[in-house]
Amino acid sequence: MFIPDSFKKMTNPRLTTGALLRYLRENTSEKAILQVAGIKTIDSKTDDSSTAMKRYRLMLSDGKSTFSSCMLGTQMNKLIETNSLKENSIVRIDRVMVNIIDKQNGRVMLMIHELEVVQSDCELIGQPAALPLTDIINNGSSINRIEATENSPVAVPATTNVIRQGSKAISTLDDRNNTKNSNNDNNRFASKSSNALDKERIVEIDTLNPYMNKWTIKARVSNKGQIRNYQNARGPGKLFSCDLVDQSGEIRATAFNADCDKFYPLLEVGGIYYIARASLKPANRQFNTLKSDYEMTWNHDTCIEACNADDGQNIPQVQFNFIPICEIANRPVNNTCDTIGVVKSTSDIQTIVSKASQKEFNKRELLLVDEKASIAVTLWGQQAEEFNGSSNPVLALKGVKIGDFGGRSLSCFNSTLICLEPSDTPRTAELRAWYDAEGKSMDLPDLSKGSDGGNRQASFKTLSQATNDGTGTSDKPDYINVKGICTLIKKESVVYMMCPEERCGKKVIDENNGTYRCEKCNKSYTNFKWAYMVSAEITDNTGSQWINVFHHEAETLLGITAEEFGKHKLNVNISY
DNA sequence: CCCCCCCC
Repeated sequence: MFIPDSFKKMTNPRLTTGALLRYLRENTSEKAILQVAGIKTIDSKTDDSSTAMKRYRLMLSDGKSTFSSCMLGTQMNKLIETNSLKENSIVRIDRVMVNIIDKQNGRVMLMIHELEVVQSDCELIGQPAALPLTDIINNGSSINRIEATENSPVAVPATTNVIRQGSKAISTLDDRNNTKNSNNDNNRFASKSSNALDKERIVEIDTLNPYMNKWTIKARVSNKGQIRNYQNARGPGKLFSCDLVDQSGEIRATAFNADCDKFYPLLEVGGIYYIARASLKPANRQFNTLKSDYEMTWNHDTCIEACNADDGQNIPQVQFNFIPICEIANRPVNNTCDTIGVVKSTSDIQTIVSKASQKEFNKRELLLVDEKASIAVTLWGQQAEEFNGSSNPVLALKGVKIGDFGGRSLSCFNSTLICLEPSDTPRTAELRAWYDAEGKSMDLPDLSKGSDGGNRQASFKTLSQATNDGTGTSDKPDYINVKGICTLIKKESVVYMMCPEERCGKKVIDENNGTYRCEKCNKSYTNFKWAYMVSAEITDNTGSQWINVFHHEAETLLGITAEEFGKHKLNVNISY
């Protein structure tokens, strides 16, 4: 935004007087203009320095009062680090939540989830004074009012009335009246007596750890797995897992056996729930790439209560941790990841018979591309049957398994979240624009055809080292870097006629009647593509080695495209 | 406490 200097000097944006107290009373919808009266750095409490994240605490001023316990969401750290947000900056608070730590002692925090810097440089406006503690604790505080009513000796059988009387301010309490769950009031009594589900003490998912003894989260179910049976040394069992998300982060939760049966029917994908009293343990990174360092197990103690959807508008639908497709080359096989790309092509449904179970499974294969690389993705069963990629949609995958077929490939679990045109990431628009402009006609390195996209981590070797250490002699491919010169190129077979079908790659047979037969597709085509397969010799100071060079690399080596080379070859053949 | 998604 352009603001003339003269304007900056003459007028200060008017601050929203009284907004801080309104926020603290949970009237958080207003987008107040406030001034940053102070910034403090808070060291992260986590033990693991690799995941430590700097946090900033702001003292905000509304011109009349200041409040100093305002936590800045970490995604806005860069505003401070780039010096855009600094002392005395004027900001607009776009999304804020109240976090009550200890209401009796006025320990309340404002969590700033979204803000915009309206004016970076400014001088302190007015002479604001710290908001008195009594104002925070008393004086119309809806929190206290409800507490007082509930403790009142007057018997009030219908709790819903009590809550309505209280205030609309605590939307979480108000919502309980509106939830569809008929057991809700009963649950609430039970919760109150056992002190299990304390909605006045909501913590954010990213603060959860196994050493906290009492917490409640308010989270959306972003993904829910099927009930699965298993058998191990301890006998049979069953379980289901689901992924929980809030503004701060995401965590996986699992319930076993009786708890599985109890909670499975209560939870819906997209629903928002209060959850308290579950156990936490370190996340198993082979199967869980959610942001939390921990995962949750629901047990007989766990309390779960539905929350009205209207009260969860600021809870995201899902959080993705995308890695670029080329980065999948560096990830261990059998791990899971999140990635996003454009569906460049889609196969028909195919049926395979599982070796283990002798059962038939339907599958569909996609080619997923981003700006640097492509990879094959397999969908199974219902996910395969329902998928339609004909419009080349942007596809996000969360929790997809990394396989090593053809180098690297992806295979969806039942629990993989398959999201078409995800609206909550800027990548969707970026990929769309890139694909429509140039991506659709680009021939990118395919990780499922042994290509590494220039990104695979491989060591440098001399040719004699590679020969002597058995490189390339096992069942699985090895990847090395070699520095040498190209000493010979075999001129006989440089290009071949390739099947025009995307992802096929098979050599076609010229039927000499204008059609070209692909044995793999079992189909004849009226066209084909020229493709490189160059046999060359490379030499370094320790020896020589024949190599095959394909696609991009061959194009780089020879300086023209396979298509151009093929046309020349055709002309030469015809003229002789 | 599971950790499985199948085939080339």
